[in-house]
Formats: sequence, C-alpha cells, structure tokens
Amino acid sequence: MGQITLKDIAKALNLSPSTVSRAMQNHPAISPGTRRIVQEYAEEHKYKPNTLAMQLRTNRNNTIGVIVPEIVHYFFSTVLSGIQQEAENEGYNLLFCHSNEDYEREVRSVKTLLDARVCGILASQSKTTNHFQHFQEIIDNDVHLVFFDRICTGINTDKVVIDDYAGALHAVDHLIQTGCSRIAFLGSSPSMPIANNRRMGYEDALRRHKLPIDKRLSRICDTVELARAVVPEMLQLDPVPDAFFCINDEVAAYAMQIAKSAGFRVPEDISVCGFTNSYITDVTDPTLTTVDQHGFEMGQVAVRLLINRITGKETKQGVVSRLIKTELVVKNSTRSL
Amino acid sequence: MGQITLKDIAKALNLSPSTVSRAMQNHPAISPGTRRIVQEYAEEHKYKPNTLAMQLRTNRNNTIGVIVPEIVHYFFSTVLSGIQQEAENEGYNLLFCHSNEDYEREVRSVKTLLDARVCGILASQSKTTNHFQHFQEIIDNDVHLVFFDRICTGINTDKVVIDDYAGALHAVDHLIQTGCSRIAFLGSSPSMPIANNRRMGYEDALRRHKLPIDKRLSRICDTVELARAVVPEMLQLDPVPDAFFCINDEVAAYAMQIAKSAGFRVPEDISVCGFTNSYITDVTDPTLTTVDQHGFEMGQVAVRLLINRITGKETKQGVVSRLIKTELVVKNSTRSL
DNA sequence: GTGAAAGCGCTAACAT
DNA sequence: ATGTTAGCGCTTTCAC
Repeated sequence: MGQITLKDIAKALNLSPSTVSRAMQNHPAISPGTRRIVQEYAEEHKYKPNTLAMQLRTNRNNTIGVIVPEIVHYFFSTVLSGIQQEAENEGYNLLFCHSNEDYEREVRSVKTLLDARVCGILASQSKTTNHFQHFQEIIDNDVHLVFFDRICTGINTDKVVIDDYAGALHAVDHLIQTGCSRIAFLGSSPSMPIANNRRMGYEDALRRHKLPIDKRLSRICDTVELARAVVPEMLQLDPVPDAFFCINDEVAAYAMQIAKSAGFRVPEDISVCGFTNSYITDVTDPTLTTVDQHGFEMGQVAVRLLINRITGKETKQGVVSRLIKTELVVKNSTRSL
Repeated sequence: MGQITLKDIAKALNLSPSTVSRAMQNHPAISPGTRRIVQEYAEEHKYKPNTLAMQLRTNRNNTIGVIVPEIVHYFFSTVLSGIQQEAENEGYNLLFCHSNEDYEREVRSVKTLLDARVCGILASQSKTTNHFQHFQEIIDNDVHLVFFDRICTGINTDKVVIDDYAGALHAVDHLIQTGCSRIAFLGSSPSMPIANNRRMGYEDALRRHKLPIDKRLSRICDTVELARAVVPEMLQLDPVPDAFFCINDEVAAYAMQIAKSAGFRVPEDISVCGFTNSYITDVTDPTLTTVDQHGFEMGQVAVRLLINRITGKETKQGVVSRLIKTELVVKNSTRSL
C-alpha cells in the first residue's frame, strides 16, 4: 500500500502527472473542473506530496537545525520553546541536536545538520569548544548560521544575545541602593562573553557608586560543585560579603543555602541575586531575586533573523546583532529599598 | 558553487556515476585503485552525498519524530535528552515538535511529522487531548509509534511508562513508616493513567497499613495555581494532614512553602514528598524527598524500542510495554525512621 | 488547458 | 571491474 503518488492520481483520472501537479498547486492554467476533480480525488485518497522529492528538486528542505549545549536547563529549554513556536508558525521543521557541553558532540552535530542539508542553523556554543572550524564549515557550505546566547567569538556571523552588561549593572545597582557595599560576584570563565559582560556590568555599577573593586570578591563559580567549595571560603573573608551576585540561579540558590546554614540571615545579613529567573527562584526560602533573560523571546528573535536570511528578506551585508533586554525581578532574597 | 555531486566526480575522473557510487560504499567489485582515487577525490572536494536523493530512492530517511507536551519541564527535557543521545548513537536524526499541552498543536505536530515522512514517532500526550484520530493516522500510515509516559489509552501501540504505582506505593509506605497517618494526596486528573496509577499506589499503601482512605484528603492539584488554592483548604481540615504526597515536585515545593508560612514545621508537623527528583528538590528548605523517575533512561528505552520496530528487530506481534523503575530519594522534608 | 520529456542526485539491476 | 539504463516522486520548460 504505502503512499499514493501523483502518478497514481494521474493514471486513475486519465490525466498527465504534470496536470495533476499543477492542479494541486492551483496553477491558473488549469480549468476549475479539472482542479476540483483532482483535489477531491487527492483528498479522498489521502494523497500526501512526497516532501523528499520536492526537496530534491528544489534543493531546499524547510528545515532548521538547532544545537544547544544543554537541554535539561531552564534557560535553554525556554529558548528552544521560543524557537519551536516561531519555526512552526513559519512552516519550518526543527532538526534537534544536543552537544551536552561537549566539543566532539558539537562537531558531530554540525556534521549531522549539514548532511541533512538544513537551510539554516541556530547554535549556542558548548563550554568546552575552543576550535571553530566546524562552525566555519557551515558558512563555507553556504548554510545560514545564527548564534544565540553563547556566541562563538571566532566566527563572524549573525547573533542574538542577552544584554548581559545592562542586566548585571542594573542588578548590582539595586544591591547597592538597598544598602549592600561588599558585593561578591560568582562568575564564569572570562572567555565566555556572557560572563565577561556581566563582570563589566558588575564593576561599572561599583564604580558609579565609588565603591572599591576587590579582586577577592570576584570568583569563577558557575556550578553547584564550585559553589560548595567557593562560597564557604568567601564567607571566611573579613569583612564578610554582604551580597552575592551570581551567574545563574542554581549557584545563587546554593549560595543562599550555604550562607543560611552558616548562620547568616538572607537578606538581612547577606543579599543574594541570581540570573535567569528559572522555576527555582520561587521555591527557595526566601524566594530569589534574579534577572529575567527572556529566553522565549530570544528564541523567537533568533529564528526570525535566520528565516529572514534564508528567504533573503534580511539584506544587511555585514553581521546582524540583536540584543535582548533583561529585567530585574525583585523577590525576597534582597533587601527592600 | 553549491555542492559537488557523484556525477561531477564521475566526469572529473572519467568514470561512470555507478562506479563512483560503488567506490564510495566500498563495494567489493571495485578495484582498490579506483576506490582510492575516488575516495581521495571525494575527500579533497568535500563531497557530501545528498541524503535527500538517497532517501528518495530508499523511501527511508532515518529520522525520528518526537512530540512532547512541554519542554520547559525537568522531566520531559530529561527524557528528550535520553532520546537525543540514543538516537544519535544509532545514527538517527530527531525532528522535534512541541504540543505545548495543546490538542490542536499536537494534531498539527503529527501532520508535520507524517509530511516529513519520519520512520517513527515518539509521543507523550498533551493534557487536553481527548480525540485520538491523529494518533491512529500515524499507524494507518504504517509509521511506527511508541508512546512514553503520558500514553494514549485510546490507541493500542507500544509504550514505555514509569512504574507509577510502585513509586507511589513505596513513597507513601515510607511516609507511614516514619510516623505519618493522615496523608494527603495532591493528584491529577484520573483520566491520566500516570495519575490514576499513583492514586492506586497511594491507596494500597494506606490499606496495607490498615489506615482509612479519606476522600477529603485526595484532591486534584497538579499546578502551582491549584496548590495556592487547595493546600490552604486542606490545612483547615480537622485533624490536619500530617503529610502531603504530591504529583510533582513543583506542587510539593509550594505545598511546603504554604505549610511553613501557615506556621507548620516541615517535616516535624507535616512531611512533604514530591515526584520527579528535579533540580528544585535540592534548593527548597528543607530539601524535598521525592521519587526519581529516571527520565533519561525512559528516553533511551523508548528510542531503542522504536528503532527495533523500524529495523524489524522487535518482532513481537502485539503491543510491547516497558516499565521504568522508580526510586525513592529521601531528603529532608520527611521524617527520619 | 493539457501532455511529453527532462532532470534533481542517487542506486541497483542488468549488461559487457 | 566498469558502464548503461531505469527509476524513486516531483516540477517545469516546451510543445501543441
């Protein structure tokens, strides 16, 4: 049985395949009568055009590849959700790859997507990636590429990023306004632009308020494991920090937990601020002040930009950069004004 | 420029396309010399076989479709992660759809995947789905279908489910053993097998210990919004419940929060147990006892079953059901033995 | 308004 | 060991 084809319809209706093809796509040169006959027959016999064949002819397959470093992750799954919705609206399918923060898997993902001949790729770089040849290959193959969030500094192409600098500036400013002055920054590797931009926002906020920038208050601490090691050390400093500004909500939640069990009150003794606004910010005690990254919107914006490149609607010659605004969400882990 | 084809190689090397084709796939009838020449030329010119064309010939495209109801969701993203990893290992691509708990989008997702002529579909049903014709259509199109977790009761096909009954039984048994006797069940619609099975596990645990089954202690409460309404009501009961067994970790976290701010101590006055073992169970105060669902493993098992159907390795005539074991993870929101 | 024929890139009989 | 041919399902000139 399998599937009915154009030819089958043609034979059954005593027409040529080309007529049937035209009838199906409402070609003007086909008589209304023929068109109706054909379309009704197709409908009745559940004819599905073979997309593979169409794609082979047109050499375009309406499929977008996505590479995320991590999927069990509030922010990336939110972005993916936005990507999916917008892609679906625009009639594109999503081929999904997951690098698992692993360079080798990222390289394989790119290969997979190029082999599948997607018409564009959305990618966020894995933490362990130091070589960029695989990304360059995408461009060399004339496939459109848009980076989101974790952009690759080695490749000059379109990108969509969070306004990390402003987000951090704003958050730290709020901490200062609410009375904190020894603010620790639990950051990430400076080689990641998102981490570096936040550090600059952090430092500039301190400068604006004429507060000293103490190197000991700035540490790389972007995982739960690191938090368990780093936060207790920082609580030994003299004087002790009166706030933690953290690179993500998990680290913030653990920092809070550790500070509490060391006898500090949050936020009275120590304020804590996260980054992302994930689920967990509402279930910690107290609830966690954080910076919303608008991941869903980022996904939508990234897909739209990519599709505009694919369809040629985005004509800018150089690189297009989109910036997604952040929003400080004040909950109960920081003091009131 | 575009891509170089078999024909191009053939022309350049003065061979026929079929020879090149055979050389590329190490066909035994090709002389080692020719093979080397061809493969080297291909390598050098970055020849990529056009998968579309191959797929058109073989009418198989090595692509598996996935439909999840929700992606910004710890459990489903964990399952997806397992699916992705195993599919990649087996050389299958993943076409990704997201119903967003919406029946209409689920129907469209199925259509999308069938149009794309995937060779199999993994699906977890949306909460709002009451008609099953779209799933039936998958089978009618001779496309393999495996349900996972939220199986569709109206369709008789392979499935992979959590052992919800045993998970609930075990968890409630633990609550009883640690001294609780008025245990509330915050469940979900009984039309969902996962919810119904857990309710049965809950009730059987009570029966085994000769505890009464009080209807007032069993409520539908599967979202944060419902928790805010239902939990305060239950705290008004006389006598008050001394434990909450919850359908998911979010509800459990909120129940704990609400109980705490009503002046109850957790776990001294009220024990709380969740379901999933998501991130949030480690950041609540106290940390949340829960039932691990082994989502990653579920994803792997589901893909393997599907691929075995596709390749004909799984020959069982009827329906294959796989059961994933759960595991009680005792943290600090339940009393010690 | 409709049909015939060619071709997208590949593979697999069937020659030789 | 290699070449010829046909065909997967579709679209699109070019005829008539």
